[in-house]
Amino acid sequence: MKLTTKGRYAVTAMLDLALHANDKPISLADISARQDISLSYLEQLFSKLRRQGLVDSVRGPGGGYRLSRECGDIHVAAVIDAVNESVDATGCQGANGCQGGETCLTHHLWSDLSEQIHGFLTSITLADLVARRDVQRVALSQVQRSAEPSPLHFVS
Amino acid sequence: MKLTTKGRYAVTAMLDLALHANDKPISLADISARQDISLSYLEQLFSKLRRQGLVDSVRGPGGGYRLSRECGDIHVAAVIDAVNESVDATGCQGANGCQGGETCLTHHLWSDLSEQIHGFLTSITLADLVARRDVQRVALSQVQRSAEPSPLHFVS
DNA sequence: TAAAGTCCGAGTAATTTAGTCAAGTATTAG
DNA sequence: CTAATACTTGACTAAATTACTCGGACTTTA
Repeated sequence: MKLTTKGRYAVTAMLDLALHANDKPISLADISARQDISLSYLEQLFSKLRRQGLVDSVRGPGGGYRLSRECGDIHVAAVIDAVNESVDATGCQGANGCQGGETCLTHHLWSDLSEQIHGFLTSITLADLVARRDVQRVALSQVQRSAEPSPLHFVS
Repeated sequence: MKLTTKGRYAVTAMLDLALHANDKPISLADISARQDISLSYLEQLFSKLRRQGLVDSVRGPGGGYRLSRECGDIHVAAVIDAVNESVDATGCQGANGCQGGETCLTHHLWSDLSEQIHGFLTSITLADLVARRDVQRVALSQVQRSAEPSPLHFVS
């Protein structure tokens, strides 16, 4: 489990996707403009998100991406893991003198700690984030142009 | 809140300190040998840990470091924050068009998320980690030379 | 006074992050 | 059919961070 700005970009982009979910897919150019993330960087991220089955892509004009499932079924941990790819535990891979040695102290401790954080982030879904009031307030300014009524209902 | 191998090194070193806590301070050379972390890198990390008041140093021969407080009073979050230093929130600092704009979506979301993770790691102390059975088993081989009885009691 | 240790700063290789560029391929509007 | 749109892929690059080295201080104990 790694927690860097890369994962933050991915979560932000996925949240943008969840907020603007209509019938139409969302183009990366739209997300790039709204969230101020470089288009090419988004391409890299979504390439991984698609390979992990978190989003579906629609090619051609009017195409773009949409969430593969309901946002309540997409966990934050899955998004972060998707873009961080290297899921190879914590460095020591059994081989070099790790058995009962000093390195395992690190290994067990950290893998357990990051497992707990992972579990924590697994308990949060995109739907939970959408439901947050702060997000909704900001999102209001972003959907003001939207023709169809937003799926959000703003809790006071 | 950032979660990288740097913080892992720091937590590991602090845990080593907690496990080998006698009356004598522990030298970085010992930690370097036991945990296989470069001595000079440890010096950098402990320089920050000392400036944050997490450890006390004793100079001269026979010197070294010891925890500044009981390990039950040292939170994992504090250790990680100490070595990561830049606690400047999440990039956007109010100034450039952040007011109600698009960037704030990222800002609020992520700062809240990392605040929750921070809270989670604050709830874990070095004492909690020491108490873990996995750690104790591995630690056994490391304290076998210790003259005095280890403060650990091994739960079956 | 000599050895063992902490301190401190500069410098550096490797890795990761973030981004660019350039070419593809697929699809739909017209 | 054609052209515009947009995804897809890969290689490449600049900047930042990580991990580490080196050389030299300073401090204290034996």
